[in-house]
Amino acid sequence: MLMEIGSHRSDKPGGRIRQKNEQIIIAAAEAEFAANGFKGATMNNIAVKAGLPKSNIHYYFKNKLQLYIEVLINIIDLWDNALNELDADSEPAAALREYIAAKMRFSREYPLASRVFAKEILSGAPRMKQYFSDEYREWFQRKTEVFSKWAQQGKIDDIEPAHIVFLLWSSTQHYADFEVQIAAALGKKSLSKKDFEEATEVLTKVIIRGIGYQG
Amino acid sequence: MLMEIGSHRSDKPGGRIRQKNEQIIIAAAEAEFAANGFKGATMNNIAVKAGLPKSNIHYYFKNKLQLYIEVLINIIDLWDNALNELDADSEPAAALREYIAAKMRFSREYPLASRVFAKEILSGAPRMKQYFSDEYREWFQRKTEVFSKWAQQGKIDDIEPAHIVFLLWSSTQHYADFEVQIAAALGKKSLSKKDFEEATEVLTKVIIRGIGYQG
DNA sequence: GTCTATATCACGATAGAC
DNA sequence: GTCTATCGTGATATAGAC
Repeated sequence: MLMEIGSHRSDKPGGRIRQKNEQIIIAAAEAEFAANGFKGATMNNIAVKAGLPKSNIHYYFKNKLQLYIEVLINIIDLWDNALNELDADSEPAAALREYIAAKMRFSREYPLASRVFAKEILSGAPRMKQYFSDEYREWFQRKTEVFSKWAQQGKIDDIEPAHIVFLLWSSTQHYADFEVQIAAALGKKSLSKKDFEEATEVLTKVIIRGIGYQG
Repeated sequence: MLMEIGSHRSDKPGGRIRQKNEQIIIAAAEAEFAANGFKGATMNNIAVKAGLPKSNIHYYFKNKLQLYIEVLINIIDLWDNALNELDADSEPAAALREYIAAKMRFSREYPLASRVFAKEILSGAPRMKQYFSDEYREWFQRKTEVFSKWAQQGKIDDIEPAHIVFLLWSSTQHYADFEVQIAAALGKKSLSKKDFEEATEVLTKVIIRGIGYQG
Protein backbone atom coordinates (compact mmCIF):
# COMPACT_ATOMS: atom_id res chain seq x y z
CA MET A 1 0.00 0.00 0.00
CA LEU A 2 2.75 2.37 0.89
CA MET A 3 5.20 0.84 -1.48
CA GLU A 4 3.13 1.73 -4.49
CA ILE A 5 3.59 5.40 -3.89
CA GLY A 6 7.31 4.91 -3.58
CA SER A 7 7.71 2.29 -6.25
CA HIS A 8 10.04 4.41 -8.31
CA ARG A 9 12.64 4.40 -5.63
CA SER A 10 16.02 2.92 -6.51
CA ASP A 11 16.16 -0.55 -5.08
CA LYS A 12 19.75 -0.96 -6.13
CA PRO A 13 21.73 -2.81 -3.51
CA GLY A 14 24.13 0.07 -3.15
CA GLY A 15 27.54 0.13 -1.56
CA ARG A 16 28.29 1.42 1.88
CA ILE A 17 29.01 4.89 0.52
CA ARG A 18 25.66 5.08 -1.20
CA GLN A 19 23.76 3.90 1.84
CA LYS A 20 25.50 6.36 4.10
CA ASN A 21 25.08 9.30 1.75
CA GLU A 22 21.44 8.50 1.10
CA GLN A 23 20.76 8.56 4.83
CA ILE A 24 22.54 11.88 5.25
CA ILE A 25 20.56 13.35 2.39
CA ILE A 26 17.23 12.06 3.69
CA ALA A 27 17.89 13.59 7.10
CA ALA A 28 18.76 16.90 5.47
CA ALA A 29 15.68 16.73 3.24
CA GLU A 30 13.49 16.07 6.26
CA ALA A 31 14.65 19.29 7.88
CA GLU A 32 14.27 21.31 4.69
CA PHE A 33 10.82 19.97 3.81
CA ALA A 34 9.66 20.47 7.40
CA ALA A 35 10.79 24.08 7.32
CA ASN A 36 9.67 25.09 3.84
CA GLY A 37 7.25 22.50 2.50
CA PHE A 38 7.57 20.69 -0.80
CA LYS A 39 7.30 23.69 -3.09
CA GLY A 40 9.30 25.97 -0.83
CA ALA A 41 12.14 23.53 -0.34
CA THR A 42 15.21 23.86 -2.53
CA MET A 43 17.67 21.19 -3.56
CA ASN A 44 20.42 23.65 -2.77
CA ASN A 45 19.34 24.00 0.86
CA ILE A 46 19.20 20.24 1.15
CA ALA A 47 22.69 19.96 -0.30
CA VAL A 48 24.07 22.56 2.12
CA LYS A 49 22.43 20.82 5.11
CA ALA A 50 23.79 17.48 3.92
CA GLY A 51 27.26 18.94 3.42
CA LEU A 52 27.35 17.69 -0.17
CA PRO A 53 27.51 19.38 -3.58
CA LYS A 54 24.13 20.02 -5.07
CA SER A 55 24.64 17.66 -7.99
CA ASN A 56 25.23 14.74 -5.67
CA ILE A 57 21.67 14.98 -4.45
CA HIS A 58 20.53 14.48 -8.02
CA TYR A 59 22.93 11.61 -8.38
CA TYR A 60 21.37 9.70 -5.49
CA PHE A 61 17.76 10.75 -6.00
CA LYS A 62 16.04 11.18 -9.31
CA ASN A 63 14.33 14.42 -8.34
CA LYS A 64 12.82 16.45 -5.52
CA LEU A 65 9.59 14.46 -5.49
CA GLN A 66 11.27 11.09 -5.01
CA LEU A 67 13.25 12.44 -2.09
CA TYR A 68 10.05 13.82 -0.59
CA ILE A 69 8.16 10.53 -0.93
CA GLU A 70 11.02 8.75 0.78
CA VAL A 71 10.65 10.99 3.83
CA LEU A 72 6.89 10.50 3.94
CA ILE A 73 7.11 6.70 3.76
CA ASN A 74 9.35 6.60 6.81
CA ILE A 75 6.90 8.26 9.18
CA ILE A 76 3.78 6.60 7.80
CA ASP A 77 5.28 3.15 8.27
CA LEU A 78 6.12 4.01 11.85
CA TRP A 79 2.61 5.24 12.67
CA ASP A 80 0.80 2.45 10.89
CA ASN A 81 2.77 -0.22 12.67
CA ALA A 82 1.92 1.32 16.03
CA LEU A 83 -1.78 1.39 15.23
CA ASN A 84 -1.68 -2.19 13.94
CA GLU A 85 -0.63 -3.25 17.43
CA LEU A 86 -3.91 -2.03 18.92
CA ASP A 87 -5.69 -5.26 19.79
CA ALA A 88 -9.31 -5.74 20.74
CA ASP A 89 -8.36 -8.61 23.05
CA SER A 90 -6.30 -6.32 25.27
CA GLU A 91 -7.78 -4.27 28.05
CA PRO A 92 -8.66 -0.77 26.73
CA ALA A 93 -6.68 1.07 29.39
CA ALA A 94 -3.45 -0.84 28.84
CA ALA A 95 -3.75 -0.86 25.05
CA LEU A 96 -4.50 2.86 24.82
CA ARG A 97 -1.80 3.74 27.31
CA GLU A 98 0.70 1.93 25.14
CA TYR A 99 -0.54 3.43 21.87
CA ILE A 100 -0.53 6.99 23.20
CA ALA A 101 2.94 6.46 24.64
CA ALA A 102 4.18 5.15 21.29
CA LYS A 103 2.70 8.05 19.34
CA MET A 104 4.16 10.55 21.80
CA ARG A 105 7.54 8.85 21.52
CA PHE A 106 7.39 9.34 17.74
CA SER A 107 6.45 12.99 18.21
CA ARG A 108 9.51 13.45 20.36
CA GLU A 109 11.93 11.38 18.31
CA TYR A 110 10.80 12.18 14.77
CA PRO A 111 9.22 15.62 14.91
CA LEU A 112 10.58 16.64 11.52
CA ALA A 113 9.03 13.72 9.66
CA SER A 114 5.74 14.36 11.45
CA ARG A 115 5.82 17.96 10.26
CA VAL A 116 6.53 17.00 6.67
CA PHE A 117 3.52 14.69 6.76
CA ALA A 118 1.35 17.35 8.38
CA LYS A 119 2.26 19.91 5.74
CA GLU A 120 1.44 17.48 2.99
CA ILE A 121 -2.04 16.86 4.43
CA LEU A 122 -2.53 20.57 5.02
CA SER A 123 -1.81 21.16 1.35
CA GLY A 124 -4.57 18.76 0.42
CA ALA A 125 -2.18 15.82 0.00
CA PRO A 126 -1.69 16.33 -3.76
CA ARG A 127 1.34 14.03 -3.71
CA MET A 128 -0.39 11.27 -1.75
CA LYS A 129 -3.56 10.84 -3.75
CA GLN A 130 -2.96 7.11 -4.28
CA TYR A 131 -2.33 6.56 -0.59
CA PHE A 132 -5.73 7.92 0.43
CA SER A 133 -7.61 5.38 -1.65
CA ASP A 134 -10.44 2.95 -0.94
CA GLU A 135 -7.79 0.67 0.49
CA TYR A 136 -6.96 3.29 3.07
CA ARG A 137 -10.60 3.60 4.00
CA GLU A 138 -10.87 -0.16 4.52
CA TRP A 139 -7.71 -0.30 6.58
CA PHE A 140 -8.97 2.53 8.75
CA GLN A 141 -12.33 0.86 9.25
CA ARG A 142 -10.66 -2.36 10.41
CA LYS A 143 -8.73 -0.34 12.96
CA THR A 144 -11.84 1.32 14.35
CA GLU A 145 -13.42 -2.08 14.96
CA VAL A 146 -11.27 -2.42 18.04
CA PHE A 147 -13.27 0.34 19.67
CA SER A 148 -16.58 -1.05 18.46
CA LYS A 149 -15.80 -4.38 20.10
CA TRP A 150 -14.83 -2.72 23.35
CA ALA A 151 -18.11 -0.84 23.26
CA GLN A 152 -20.07 -4.04 22.57
CA GLN A 153 -18.38 -5.64 25.55
CA GLY A 154 -19.43 -2.69 27.66
CA LYS A 155 -15.85 -1.77 28.39
CA ILE A 156 -16.17 1.73 26.97
CA ASP A 157 -19.01 4.03 25.94
CA ASP A 158 -20.74 3.75 22.61
CA ILE A 159 -18.88 6.55 20.86
CA GLU A 160 -18.28 6.86 17.10
CA PRO A 161 -14.89 5.07 16.93
CA ALA A 162 -13.49 7.09 14.03
CA HIS A 163 -13.54 10.25 16.10
CA ILE A 164 -11.71 8.51 18.94
CA VAL A 165 -8.93 7.63 16.51
CA PHE A 166 -8.81 11.20 15.19
CA LEU A 167 -8.55 12.43 18.76
CA LEU A 168 -5.65 10.07 19.43
CA TRP A 169 -3.88 11.27 16.30
CA SER A 170 -4.47 14.98 16.72
CA SER A 171 -3.62 15.20 20.40
CA THR A 172 -0.35 13.28 20.12
CA GLN A 173 0.96 14.71 16.85
CA HIS A 174 0.24 18.20 18.13
CA TYR A 175 3.30 18.00 20.38
CA ALA A 176 5.55 17.48 17.36
CA ASP A 177 3.76 19.74 14.90
CA PHE A 178 2.99 22.72 17.16
CA GLU A 179 6.02 22.44 19.40
CA VAL A 180 7.01 26.06 18.82
CA GLN A 181 3.65 27.36 20.03
CA ILE A 182 3.53 24.95 22.97
CA ALA A 183 7.04 25.88 24.05
CA ALA A 184 6.20 29.58 23.81
CA ALA A 185 3.06 29.07 25.88
CA LEU A 186 5.07 27.26 28.55
CA GLY A 187 7.82 29.88 28.41
CA LYS A 188 10.51 27.51 27.16
CA LYS A 189 12.89 27.34 24.23
CA SER A 190 11.87 23.78 23.42
CA LEU A 191 10.10 20.85 25.05
CA SER A 192 11.99 18.57 27.40
CA LYS A 193 11.60 14.86 27.90
CA LYS A 194 9.74 15.66 31.09
CA ASP A 195 7.26 17.87 29.22
CA PHE A 196 6.49 14.98 26.90
CA GLU A 197 6.04 12.61 29.82
CA GLU A 198 3.67 15.01 31.52
CA ALA A 199 1.68 15.44 28.33
CA THR A 200 1.54 11.70 27.81
CA GLU A 201 0.22 11.26 31.32
CA VAL A 202 -2.50 13.86 30.87
CA LEU A 203 -3.62 12.57 27.46
CA THR A 204 -3.69 8.98 28.67
CA LYS A 205 -5.75 9.83 31.69
CA VAL A 206 -8.17 12.19 29.97
CA ILE A 207 -8.83 10.01 26.94
CA ILE A 208 -9.21 6.71 28.78
CA ARG A 209 -11.60 8.25 31.23
CA GLY A 210 -13.25 10.33 28.55
CA ILE A 211 -14.38 7.34 26.51
CA GLY A 212 -16.08 5.91 29.57
CA TYR A 213 -13.60 3.28 30.68
CA GLN A 214 -14.11 2.47 34.35
CA GLY A 215 -10.86 1.45 36.04
CA MET B 1 -0.21 42.43 20.68
CA LEU B 2 -1.34 41.27 17.29
CA MET B 3 -1.26 44.69 15.76
CA GLU B 4 2.46 45.02 16.30
CA ILE B 5 3.18 42.23 13.90
CA GLY B 6 0.93 43.79 11.32
CA SER B 7 1.76 47.41 12.01
CA HIS B 8 3.08 48.01 8.51
CA ARG B 9 -0.31 47.46 7.00
CA SER B 10 -1.81 50.29 5.04
CA ASP B 11 -4.40 51.97 7.20
CA LYS B 12 -5.48 54.24 4.40
CA PRO B 13 -9.21 54.75 4.43
CA GLY B 14 -9.56 53.41 0.91
CA GLY B 15 -12.47 53.68 -1.44
CA ARG B 16 -15.00 51.00 -2.14
CA ILE B 17 -12.89 49.61 -4.99
CA ARG B 18 -9.86 49.26 -2.77
CA GLN B 19 -11.78 47.57 0.00
CA LYS B 20 -13.41 45.14 -2.35
CA ASN B 21 -10.21 44.28 -4.19
CA GLU B 22 -8.26 43.88 -0.96
CA GLN B 23 -10.80 41.36 0.26
CA ILE B 24 -10.70 39.40 -2.98
CA ILE B 25 -6.91 39.32 -2.85
CA ILE B 26 -6.81 38.21 0.79
CA ALA B 27 -9.20 35.36 0.05
CA ALA B 28 -7.05 34.28 -2.88
CA ALA B 29 -3.88 34.57 -0.80
CA GLU B 30 -5.43 32.43 1.93
CA ALA B 31 -6.01 29.62 -0.55
CA GLU B 32 -2.56 29.91 -2.08
CA PHE B 33 -0.69 30.08 1.25
CA ALA B 34 -2.75 27.17 2.58
CA ALA B 35 -1.84 25.07 -0.42
CA ASN B 36 1.83 25.97 -0.83
CA GLY B 37 3.06 27.68 2.32
CA PHE B 38 4.79 31.06 2.47
CA LYS B 39 7.88 30.16 0.48
CA GLY B 40 6.02 27.96 -1.98
CA ALA B 41 3.29 30.48 -2.69
CA THR B 42 3.65 32.71 -5.73
CA MET B 43 2.23 36.15 -6.32
CA ASN B 44 1.24 34.98 -9.77
CA ASN B 45 -0.94 32.16 -8.40
CA ILE B 46 -2.57 34.62 -6.03
CA ALA B 47 -3.25 36.99 -8.91
CA VAL B 48 -4.79 34.23 -11.02
CA LYS B 49 -6.99 33.08 -8.13
CA ALA B 50 -8.03 36.68 -7.50
CA GLY B 51 -8.72 37.24 -11.18
CA LEU B 52 -6.47 40.29 -11.26
CA PRO B 53 -3.21 41.15 -13.02
CA LYS B 54 -0.17 40.33 -10.99
CA SER B 55 0.91 43.94 -10.62
CA ASN B 56 -2.34 44.85 -8.94
CA ILE B 57 -1.46 42.60 -6.03
CA HIS B 58 1.67 44.66 -5.54
CA TYR B 59 -0.32 47.81 -5.84
CA TYR B 60 -2.58 46.89 -2.92
CA PHE B 61 -0.01 45.07 -0.78
CA LYS B 62 3.59 46.08 -0.31
CA ASN B 63 4.91 42.56 -0.68
CA LYS B 64 4.24 38.87 -0.12
CA LEU B 65 5.03 39.05 3.60
CA GLN B 66 2.50 41.78 4.33
CA LEU B 67 -0.22 39.84 2.58
CA TYR B 68 0.72 36.76 4.58
CA ILE B 69 0.62 38.56 7.92
CA GLU B 70 -2.79 39.91 7.05
CA VAL B 71 -4.13 36.37 6.65
CA LEU B 72 -2.55 35.24 9.93
CA ILE B 73 -3.99 38.12 11.92
CA ASN B 74 -7.52 37.25 10.85
CA ILE B 75 -7.53 33.74 12.27
CA ILE B 76 -5.56 34.55 15.42
CA ASP B 77 -7.99 37.29 16.35
CA LEU B 78 -10.87 34.89 15.92
CA TRP B 79 -9.32 32.21 18.09
CA ASP B 80 -8.12 34.55 20.82
CA ASN B 81 -11.51 36.16 21.21
CA ALA B 82 -13.12 32.75 21.63
CA LEU B 83 -10.65 31.75 24.32
CA ASN B 84 -11.07 35.08 26.08
CA GLU B 85 -14.73 34.19 26.59
CA LEU B 86 -13.81 31.20 28.75
CA ASP B 87 -14.87 32.29 32.20
CA ALA B 88 -14.03 30.68 35.53
CA ASP B 89 -17.40 31.73 36.91
CA SER B 90 -19.28 29.59 34.40
CA GLU B 91 -19.96 25.92 34.92
CA PRO B 92 -17.15 23.87 33.28
CA ALA B 93 -19.49 21.76 31.18
CA ALA B 94 -21.37 24.69 29.65
CA ALA B 95 -18.26 26.82 29.15
CA LEU B 96 -16.29 24.02 27.51
CA ARG B 97 -19.19 22.95 25.36
CA GLU B 98 -19.42 26.46 24.03
CA TYR B 99 -15.68 26.85 23.47
CA ILE B 100 -15.36 23.55 21.63
CA ALA B 101 -18.38 24.41 19.50
CA ALA B 102 -16.86 27.79 18.63
CA LYS B 103 -13.50 26.31 17.72
CA MET B 104 -15.17 23.65 15.58
CA ARG B 105 -17.25 26.30 13.86
CA PHE B 106 -14.05 28.13 12.95
CA SER B 107 -12.55 24.89 11.64
CA ARG B 108 -15.53 24.48 9.39
CA GLU B 109 -15.91 28.09 8.30
CA TYR B 110 -12.28 29.16 8.02
CA PRO B 111 -10.29 26.01 7.26
CA LEU B 112 -7.90 27.82 4.91
CA ALA B 113 -6.82 30.38 7.49
CA SER B 114 -6.37 27.62 10.04
CA ARG B 115 -4.08 25.81 7.63
CA VAL B 116 -1.99 28.87 6.92
CA PHE B 117 -1.49 29.30 10.65
CA ALA B 118 -0.68 25.62 11.12
CA LYS B 119 1.95 25.71 8.37
CA GLU B 120 3.57 28.75 9.90
CA ILE B 121 3.90 27.01 13.27
CA LEU B 122 5.10 23.82 11.60
CA SER B 123 7.85 25.84 9.95
CA GLY B 124 9.01 27.03 13.33
CA ALA B 125 7.04 30.30 13.12
CA PRO B 126 9.94 32.35 11.67
CA ARG B 127 7.52 35.12 10.65
CA MET B 128 5.75 35.25 14.03
CA LYS B 129 8.70 35.54 16.37
CA GLN B 130 7.38 38.72 17.99
CA TYR B 131 3.96 37.17 18.56
CA PHE B 132 5.38 34.30 20.62
CA SER B 133 6.94 36.60 23.17
CA ASP B 134 6.83 36.83 26.96
CA GLU B 135 3.55 38.63 26.51
CA TYR B 136 2.13 35.55 24.83
CA ARG B 137 3.27 33.38 27.69
CA GLU B 138 1.57 35.65 30.21
CA TRP B 139 -1.64 35.75 28.23
CA PHE B 140 -1.64 31.97 28.00
CA GLN B 141 -1.03 31.58 31.72
CA ARG B 142 -3.98 33.82 32.53
CA LYS B 143 -6.16 31.63 30.34
CA THR B 144 -5.07 28.43 32.09
CA GLU B 145 -6.10 29.87 35.44
CA VAL B 146 -9.71 29.14 34.56
CA PHE B 147 -8.94 25.45 34.82
CA SER B 148 -6.90 25.87 38.00
CA LYS B 149 -9.84 27.58 39.67
CA TRP B 150 -12.24 24.87 38.60
CA ALA B 151 -9.84 22.30 40.04
CA GLN B 152 -9.58 24.23 43.31
CA GLN B 153 -13.36 24.29 43.53
CA GLY B 154 -13.35 20.53 43.04
CA LYS B 155 -15.32 20.85 39.83
CA ILE B 156 -12.71 19.06 37.72
CA ASP B 157 -9.64 16.93 38.40
CA ASP B 158 -6.27 18.43 39.27
CA ILE B 159 -4.75 18.18 35.81
CA GLU B 160 -1.99 20.39 34.41
CA PRO B 161 -4.20 23.08 32.78
CA ALA B 162 -1.81 23.87 29.92
CA HIS B 163 -2.20 20.40 28.51
CA ILE B 164 -5.98 20.66 28.64
CA VAL B 165 -5.77 23.79 26.50
CA PHE B 166 -3.41 22.08 24.06
CA LEU B 167 -5.87 19.20 23.83
CA LEU B 168 -8.71 21.60 23.08
CA TRP B 169 -6.66 23.28 20.37
CA SER B 170 -5.29 20.16 18.73
CA SER B 171 -8.50 18.17 18.66
CA THR B 172 -10.61 20.95 17.18
CA GLN B 173 -8.13 22.37 14.66
CA HIS B 174 -7.44 18.85 13.43
CA TYR B 175 -10.77 18.84 11.60
CA ALA B 176 -9.71 21.86 9.54
CA ASP B 177 -6.04 21.00 9.13
CA PHE B 178 -6.29 17.27 8.42
CA GLU B 179 -9.63 17.31 6.65
CA VAL B 180 -8.27 15.45 3.63
CA GLN B 181 -7.08 12.54 5.75
CA ILE B 182 -10.25 12.46 7.84
CA ALA B 183 -12.47 12.52 4.75
CA ALA B 184 -10.44 9.70 3.18
CA ALA B 185 -10.73 7.64 6.35
CA LEU B 186 -14.49 8.14 6.38
CA GLY B 187 -14.72 7.39 2.66
CA LYS B 188 -15.95 10.86 1.68
CA LYS B 189 -14.88 13.61 -0.65
CA SER B 190 -15.13 16.23 2.08
CA LEU B 191 -16.65 16.69 5.51
CA SER B 192 -20.29 17.66 5.85
CA LYS B 193 -21.93 19.85 8.44
CA LYS B 194 -23.20 16.68 10.06
CA ASP B 195 -19.67 15.27 10.33
CA PHE B 196 -18.60 18.39 12.16
CA GLU B 197 -21.57 18.19 14.50
CA GLU B 198 -20.83 14.56 15.29
CA ALA B 199 -17.20 15.37 15.94
CA THR B 200 -18.16 18.30 18.15
CA GLU B 201 -20.45 16.04 20.15
CA VAL B 202 -17.75 13.40 20.64
CA LEU B 203 -15.06 15.89 21.61
CA THR B 204 -17.32 17.71 24.02
CA LYS B 205 -18.38 14.53 25.74
CA VAL B 206 -14.93 12.93 25.90
CA ILE B 207 -13.08 16.01 27.10
CA ILE B 208 -15.60 17.14 29.71
CA ARG B 209 -15.79 13.67 31.16
CA GLY B 210 -12.05 13.15 30.69
CA ILE B 211 -11.07 16.02 32.94
CA GLY B 212 -13.19 14.59 35.73
CA TYR B 213 -16.28 16.76 35.55
CA GLN B 214 -19.21 14.99 37.14
CA GLY B 215 -22.51 15.96 35.59
C1' DG C 1 31.60 8.15 -7.66
C1' DT C 2 32.23 13.36 -7.56
C1' DC C 3 32.17 17.98 -8.94
C1' DT C 4 31.93 22.33 -12.24
C1' DA C 5 29.54 24.61 -15.42
C1' DT C 6 25.50 25.78 -17.50
C1' DA C 7 20.83 25.42 -19.88
C1' DT C 8 16.21 26.66 -19.02
C1' DC C 9 12.67 28.56 -16.63
C1' DA C 10 9.90 30.82 -12.91
C1' DC C 11 10.17 33.91 -9.19
C1' DG C 12 9.28 38.78 -6.70
C1' DA C 13 9.23 43.25 -7.63
C1' DT C 14 9.16 47.62 -10.24
C1' DA C 15 9.04 51.19 -14.00
C1' DG C 16 6.28 53.56 -16.69
C1' DA C 17 2.56 53.87 -20.35
C1' DC C 18 -2.32 54.46 -20.25
C1' DG D 1 -6.37 53.06 -10.54
C1' DT D 2 -4.76 49.53 -14.04
C1' DC D 3 -1.92 46.98 -17.03
C1' DT D 4 2.44 45.56 -19.96
C1' DA D 5 6.99 44.86 -20.17
C1' DT D 6 11.01 43.73 -18.00
C1' DC D 7 14.94 43.46 -14.61
C1' DG D 8 17.57 40.69 -11.58
C1' DT D 9 17.66 36.61 -9.02
C1' DG D 10 17.54 31.97 -7.93
C1' DA D 11 15.25 27.64 -8.98
C1' DT D 12 15.54 22.41 -10.99
C1' DA D 13 17.96 19.63 -13.58
C1' DT D 14 21.61 17.90 -16.65
C1' DA D 15 25.94 17.45 -19.44
C1' DG D 16 30.29 16.18 -19.20
C1' DA D 17 35.19 16.73 -17.21
C1' DC D 18 37.77 14.43 -13.71
